[in-house]
Amino acid sequence: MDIKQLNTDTEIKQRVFFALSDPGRYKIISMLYHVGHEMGCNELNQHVEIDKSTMSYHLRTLREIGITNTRTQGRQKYVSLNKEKIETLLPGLLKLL
Amino acid sequence: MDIKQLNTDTEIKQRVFFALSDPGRYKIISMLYHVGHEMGCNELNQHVEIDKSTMSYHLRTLREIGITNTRTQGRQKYVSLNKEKIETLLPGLLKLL
DNA sequence: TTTATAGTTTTATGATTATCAAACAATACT
DNA sequence: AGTATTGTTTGATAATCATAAAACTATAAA
Repeated sequence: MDIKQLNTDTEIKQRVFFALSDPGRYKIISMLYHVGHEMGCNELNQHVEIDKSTMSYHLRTLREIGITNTRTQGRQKYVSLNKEKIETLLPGLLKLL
Repeated sequence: MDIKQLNTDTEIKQRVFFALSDPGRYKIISMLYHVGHEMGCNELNQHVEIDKSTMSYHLRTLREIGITNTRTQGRQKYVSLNKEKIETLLPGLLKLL
């Protein structure tokens, strides 16, 4: 653990809680957790019914918090949950969703 | 568990996460949890440095979500955490704070 | 090369939020 | 009665947020 943390653990925790406070983001996170593997944004869109630009907006938020990973293949982007990070920061949280 | 829930568990969870997403509220909740007993608003104010009206505003939010209890004695108000409710809804969450 | 698909960014908009000063209500103290 | 204390409410303000349409980028397919 780094001593000099510009973002303290508490601040990151608060951002994770923020991520989970919105219905759309909650569904995204919950979905990614329960399916257990990465999903294409489009595939996600079919399960979480929100406009694609809103989806993109939320996915950026999650990416910036650092709780998702994104992989690009062709013109598809696959999103997955950074379970390790979440589990390290807030052990047991994911299974509560 | 009641079948007819105007506020689903998921909605309430999201509100709890919302409560924890603000630095002031996070401190209030964390403080109440760690001291383990009720605190006067004034006493809380000494530990969580925010304006008294802002404090009152946040405490109302927590009360409305239903995760705090308030007891009035004379001109003092004592706030405590509704641990049971939180623990039932999100077991293990509090110890992550 | 044209067209379709996947996703992002921009822009605009309305809603929600956090903050604090000021006024207020209620109780306790002198 | 007057004053101090404890906390709430109101009102104003600035900031952040969620949403969606439209324009855009990049890749794949025809």
